[in-house]
Amino acid sequence: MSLDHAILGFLAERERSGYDLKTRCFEGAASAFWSADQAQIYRTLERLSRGKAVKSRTRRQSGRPDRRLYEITPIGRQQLDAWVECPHPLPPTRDPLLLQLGFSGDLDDPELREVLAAARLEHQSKLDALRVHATNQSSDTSLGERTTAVRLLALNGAMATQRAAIDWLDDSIELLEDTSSGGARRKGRRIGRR
Amino acid sequence: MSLDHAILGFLAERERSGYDLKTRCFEGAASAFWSADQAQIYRTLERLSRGKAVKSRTRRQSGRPDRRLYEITPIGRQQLDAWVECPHPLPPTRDPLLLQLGFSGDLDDPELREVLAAARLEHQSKLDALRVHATNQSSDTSLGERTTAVRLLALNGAMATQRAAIDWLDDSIELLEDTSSGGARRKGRRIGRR
DNA sequence: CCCTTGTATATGAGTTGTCCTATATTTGTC
DNA sequence: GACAAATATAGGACAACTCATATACAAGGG
Repeated sequence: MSLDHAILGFLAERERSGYDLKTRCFEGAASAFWSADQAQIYRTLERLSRGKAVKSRTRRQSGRPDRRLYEITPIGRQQLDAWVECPHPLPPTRDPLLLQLGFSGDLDDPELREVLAAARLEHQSKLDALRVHATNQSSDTSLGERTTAVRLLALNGAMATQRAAIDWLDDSIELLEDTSSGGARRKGRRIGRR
Repeated sequence: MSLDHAILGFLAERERSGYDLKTRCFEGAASAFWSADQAQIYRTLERLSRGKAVKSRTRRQSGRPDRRLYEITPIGRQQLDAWVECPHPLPPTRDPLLLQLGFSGDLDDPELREVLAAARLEHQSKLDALRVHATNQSSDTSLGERTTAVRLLALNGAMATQRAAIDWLDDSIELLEDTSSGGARRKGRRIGRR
């Protein structure tokens, strides 16, 4: 599964503890691509360890709990490379908003608008977060030039998806306003600047 | 979870068997919003049945296996309505392609292009399927006008996402061609028609 | 006549992901 | 001084989802 490879990918950069992975990786830019529960991270590390894809050593710390630092092994590196270089099928779509909207035939326009507007807000804040991540990624010189480039490509992809969702929601909301309130019709498309 | 509500939604239209749900619903237009395994459908029907949200009766058939026809109960109807009318948080992002791309710093341009091109193809065929579903939906008069309208809105949303992915992939692939092959530089953006 | 496909339901076993809780210590806030 | 938050790892219980298999019969093709 993908979480294995996500973790291998992060460990390929440098050695990390489970806590590092949770706070610095899966709550940072990577959260735009993949999210992972803390419990799942530790369990996956354990599993990868059993499969000899990573190995760990314990670093004693005074005052704080000991850290288990994990690093990738040649076996893990090989698994990561194999996964990275070959295309994978798209996962099946599971979009609760589209599902909900498809069953909203009994809602009136204001109710529908509320649902869409809420989704719009969420997509907007995701987009905002992505912009921050992209800025951080650009100024991060700790990873190679090439790695930075592909990270930015991926962030662009994530942003494109969010923008598409926002535009679609705007169009849909506008459509509802035109047909329902019957009132002041508002012409002209929104001008960008999301 | 959403599958419960998806099934309730379909049963709200008319009574159906598990097989109907699988073949006519989750392999049709709904596959664009939510996919479900056959085993999961039957088990969910059983669970909904225990929760009194649906009830079933067995219709004997000659030659073929008996069908268990499920219909939604007032309790189920209430659960569906409650779910449909209130906004829900976006699920966490889990995009294997973005993840893979983010870790592709060690791939050369042709390898990267191959991965992106494969994804493009998949998004394209998803978009094609969506167009077919939209056409079918438009000409389907069995559901109310309002229901048809929201279904089309949802299909538009799904198509917008696919188009955004395709455009982003095209841009990314083009970028790779410009920087790597060094050869004939190709100017001007692709002109629509996806 | 066999084999596949379609119709129809269901279970067993496994993976993946979520939520809650436990443990232990330091630092910072009210 | 009490209480929360950060640092750090881990297990139990459960929910959601996948894959394979079992059962049963009819129709149609080779």
